Amino acid sequence: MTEVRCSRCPLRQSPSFLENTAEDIDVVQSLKERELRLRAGEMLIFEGQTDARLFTLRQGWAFRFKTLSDGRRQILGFLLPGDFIGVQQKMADMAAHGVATLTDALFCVFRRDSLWELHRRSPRLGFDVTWLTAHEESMVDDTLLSVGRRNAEERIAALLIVLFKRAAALQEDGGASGVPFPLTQQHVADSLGLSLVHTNKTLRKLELLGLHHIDEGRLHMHNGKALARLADLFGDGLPPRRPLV
Amino acid sequence: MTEVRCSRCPLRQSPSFLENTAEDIDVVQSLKERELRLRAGEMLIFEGQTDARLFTLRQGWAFRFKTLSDGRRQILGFLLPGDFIGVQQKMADMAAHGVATLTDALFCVFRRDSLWELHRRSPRLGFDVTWLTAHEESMVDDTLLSVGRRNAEERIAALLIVLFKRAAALQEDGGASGVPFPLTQQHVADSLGLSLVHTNKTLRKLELLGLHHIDEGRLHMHNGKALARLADLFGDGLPPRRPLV
DNA sequence: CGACGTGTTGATCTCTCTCAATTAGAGTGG
DNA sequence: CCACTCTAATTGAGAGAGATCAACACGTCG
Repeated sequence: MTEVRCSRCPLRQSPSFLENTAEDIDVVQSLKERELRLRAGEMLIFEGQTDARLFTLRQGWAFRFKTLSDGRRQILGFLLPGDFIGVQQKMADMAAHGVATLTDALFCVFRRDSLWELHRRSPRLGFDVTWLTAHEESMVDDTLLSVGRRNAEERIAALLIVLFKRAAALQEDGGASGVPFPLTQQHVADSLGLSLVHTNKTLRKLELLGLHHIDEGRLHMHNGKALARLADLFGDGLPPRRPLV
Repeated sequence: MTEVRCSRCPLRQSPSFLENTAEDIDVVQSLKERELRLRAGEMLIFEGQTDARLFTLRQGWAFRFKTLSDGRRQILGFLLPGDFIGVQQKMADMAAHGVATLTDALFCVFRRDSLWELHRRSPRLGFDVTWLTAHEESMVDDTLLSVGRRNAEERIAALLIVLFKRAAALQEDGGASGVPFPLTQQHVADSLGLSLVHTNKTLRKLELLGLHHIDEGRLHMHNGKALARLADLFGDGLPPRRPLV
């Protein structure tokens, strides 16, 4: 299984990614150490780990999480192809949160000093990293709004819509055929601060209302409008992203 | 009221800030547009505002928030002197969240293109901005863990400790005389996803247990250890963690 | 075939919310 | 100096959304 050169990165062909210059791509290529494949349910970064590096998720889904010492888990966010992983960890020397896969996944692994090198060698890429980090934060902000101030139905509606849009942006048909949905109900519960049982009942309720449908690991939107109204979400459009790859 | 040159910035004298080179300080100085003073309870950035710029909080406290259309408010985080404001907004053109003051406050206002200029003219400063942004995100992550998985007592304990430490780091005596605490109970409630009434009762309970004391806008720690234990927070560093089951 | 993971559903239980009312400043105006 | 108004803190009581407990169904897998 030979590795892909950054200049041929399949991600770049996706319409939701912006162009990079050839020089920038060379910079990234030179910082890339190797590729890494994990199976579904494996850990990429352990909480508290001290030697984590930087990654880019090329294929598959993953999630970031934190746990309390008695085992309660909070999922901080989901990672989809093109997402950057590990900026937070590189700042302190200990990983503030764990990262695990939801599906089989492929990562690009970058040198430990790449964050600085990136800034030093390409202000443009450095700027992009700041952008990606800020964007990541704003996604956490959105989740915090949900968990802090929305009830169970609203939280689930908001999550379904956001994940649907992110996933749909990565496929040709824009979600017409549904999108992959590799989360178990436990993941949904842990990302929304709900119990597994209540998550199940609420998910069921929305499905019975005909708003969506989850089957065989795929999410189908039946009434996005209604879900958006329920969640008090408006506007579409995820901002166009620049890949770090 | 004459403005302060960045090279004389009082903030830099605080022990919790790192040194910058003279050149870097010049870069920052050249991007600074002016200073801005607001009274307590005023709005710095409105949600959805399209022309917000970048700020640095020089004096006073502020907070970031989002609201649902029916008025429910979630405070995303608190801003203390030295904090950077507006990286998220600069990325989209619309402010994803509002910013308001808790006390009278003084801001440095930067040019709208400063984020890019900063990266372009000083990779070192660009790197710092990335760091700041990542750090900000990790604070939101912490809040999300609280709101999603901690009960009321634990959330309040966690908030008190974190705010105490941040504020204490800014003063000479390290908090021995207590630290400023300009939040009303409504702010505490809105930042933790609790109701005002329950916040009051819980705060009262912890105070009666002798863990802390809030009086005349100041927070005094009486038993930080116990609070930290309650919140499942550890020491100063990052928590020693067991890997996911 | 039994063990396990995931989804489902019913029956309680409880933590937190909502409603209501009171107290204590701080500020305002007559 | 005293009513009047506002904001913030406080406390009690009842209500409810969501948690916890318990079973069961179904598919996969060693």
